[in-house]
Amino acid sequence: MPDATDSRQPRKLTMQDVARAAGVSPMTVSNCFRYPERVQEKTRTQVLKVAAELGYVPNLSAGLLAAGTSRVIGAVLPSMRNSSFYRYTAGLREAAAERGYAVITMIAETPAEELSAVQTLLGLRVAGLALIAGPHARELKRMVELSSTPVVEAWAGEDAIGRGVGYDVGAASAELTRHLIAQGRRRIGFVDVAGGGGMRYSMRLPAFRREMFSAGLSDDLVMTVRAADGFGAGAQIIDGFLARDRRIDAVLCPTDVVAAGAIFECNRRGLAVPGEIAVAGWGDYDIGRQITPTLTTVAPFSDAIGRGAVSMLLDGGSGRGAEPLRTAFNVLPREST
Amino acid sequence: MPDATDSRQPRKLTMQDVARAAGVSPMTVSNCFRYPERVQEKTRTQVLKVAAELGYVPNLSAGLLAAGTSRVIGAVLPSMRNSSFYRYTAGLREAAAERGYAVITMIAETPAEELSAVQTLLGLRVAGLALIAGPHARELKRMVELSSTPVVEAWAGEDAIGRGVGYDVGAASAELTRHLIAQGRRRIGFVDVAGGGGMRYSMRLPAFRREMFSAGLSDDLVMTVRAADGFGAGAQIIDGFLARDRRIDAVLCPTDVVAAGAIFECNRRGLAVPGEIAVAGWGDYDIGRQITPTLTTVAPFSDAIGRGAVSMLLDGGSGRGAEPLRTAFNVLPREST
DNA sequence: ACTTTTCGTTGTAGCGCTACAATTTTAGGA
DNA sequence: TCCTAAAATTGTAGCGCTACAACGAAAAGT
Repeated sequence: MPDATDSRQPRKLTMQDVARAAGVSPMTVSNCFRYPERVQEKTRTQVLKVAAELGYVPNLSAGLLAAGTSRVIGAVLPSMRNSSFYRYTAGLREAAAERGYAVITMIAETPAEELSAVQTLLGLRVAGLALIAGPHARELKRMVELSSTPVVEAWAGEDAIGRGVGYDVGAASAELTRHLIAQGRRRIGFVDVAGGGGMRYSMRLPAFRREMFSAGLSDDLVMTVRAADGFGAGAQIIDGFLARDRRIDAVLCPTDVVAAGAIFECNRRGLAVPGEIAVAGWGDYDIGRQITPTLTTVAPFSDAIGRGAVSMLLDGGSGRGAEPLRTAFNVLPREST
Repeated sequence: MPDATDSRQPRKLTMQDVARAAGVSPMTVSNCFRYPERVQEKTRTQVLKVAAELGYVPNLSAGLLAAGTSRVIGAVLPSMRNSSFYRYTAGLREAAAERGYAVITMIAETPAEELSAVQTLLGLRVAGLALIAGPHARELKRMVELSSTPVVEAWAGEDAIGRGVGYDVGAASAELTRHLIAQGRRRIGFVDVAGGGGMRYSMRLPAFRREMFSAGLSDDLVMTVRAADGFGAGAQIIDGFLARDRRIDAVLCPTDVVAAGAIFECNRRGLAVPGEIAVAGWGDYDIGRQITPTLTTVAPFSDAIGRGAVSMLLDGGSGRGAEPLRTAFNVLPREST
């Protein structure tokens, strides 16, 4: 049986194989990938060519084990449904790519899932971990602290796990409230959001109350929805507020999607927006630009949050408990107010 | 200087440390994490407790290197903006979790980014790789073939990289077309989509043409938009079709978002939907359920695609070039047609 | 020509873990 | 009580790579 062992199952390709094929030592191959400038142009070109022909892809795990560092950043997201997070990850990816890092993300919809995602990422020994503010599992904080991996928490305030990065939600809420007051609105309803994501926005309501108080207006018109309701919350909101005060003249919604739902409901009822009632959203989602009337909203520049996260992770130094990085926001007045 | 070395920088914790602290051998610790059933209940509880106290997280890279396999699946997504992909990843995660696997995802918006994401994932030696159909870099196919990592391509047809999994887009398109014809529509416009994602839906138009031909109707009313246009394409579509045929009585849109844009435009113009013109979307997005009138659409059950992808990856065997796995779809007639 | 500097390349050792076989302990019969 | 089978635990070797120090070979001084 001459050919018995010849059934060429493409045995796993190692750096050794590439080295042999290129007639250099394994270390030279390693250097070609990791520190190209250490290798003479000619040698490098040759080695890389051979590697490509063979279809060699360096084993990052082995490299990590040997070197103790990887060039991968891990990000955990609570969901992907929302365009703020989309831009956030885009910011992460751009900033990471500029420094030669890759970003891997894991979705986690519950604190328990988040914990297990963090375990996986820590197990992979990522160079940095980017979390999103929200309710966390109790063990999470201790776990990341013990890991000595740099961690940032996006959309976080003072009490962040790791370092915080985000815009000043309270200031944005205050500015948006002042905008409505300046437009002559007097009976302003505020929609709060309960549950997970709510944590990221807990400063909205107090800031609203403060501004209303300063202007001598009532801050009673507050109701709570679950963010998950999306468009569907619109009817509920308009119903609820009208039942409490027929003459309500403005509504502050927790997201543009909820605000769009509210506007759809106003249309159905023949309530003129912004003639009879103004509606403001939050987050600068696509939909806010497309509906009629266009939606007044707060632009969070989420990509800047992502970029900031990467820079804190990678050059953040040992800033234990350093104060959060504040990114910019912008109140965008449009047709709906 | 007694305390010089006492500045306790929490030196990296290894399995060794846990073993020592728990009074067992490293192998027992390893087994506790990997094959819990091999370890006596009592021992395992004790070891796990010690590990948790110490904040030990096993180094997956080292484990992978030693064992040659990891329990991580890599997924590459072209974007996160769209709720089909959201449900797809949810399906991936559920099915993977049931089998004790984790899913890490990377976003790639261009073929070049996709290639580099695949390199990273292959470098991590993931247990399987889930790709999305679309334009790929030329080197991609060879790279994944050489890697001998199981690969699936979701939304793919016959010519998939690795194995394909997805629903029969042509059949769905035909069924939706027949639905409109059965409703008495005769002058039906078809909106095609150009660019990246278009690839995933290239079977829509031929199927539409076939059905129109069978019914003895004209299939001339075809226009193309870029998917990226989102809501904005609505006006363009309605404008364009009316300019070509004032009596057009139905429009088939490439996504629910585009269809919603078209409905908004019809509302602005006072064109009754479905009275004067029927509008159908594609993809069963949230918005289609929320607008008035609710939108007729095709539900792709994207989570089933994700689940199917995992099962092909993990029990797919050596099915080189096996035929694609076909998942279900459903035409959902609602108010807009 | 001979030393010094600089650059490019190469062995060696070991990162933290797990497969596997060997070993010890425990349970089950006779 | 002793013997065998089964279960639980443990050494050893090595996965593929990179840090580091050592080395050889050109380049630059003297």
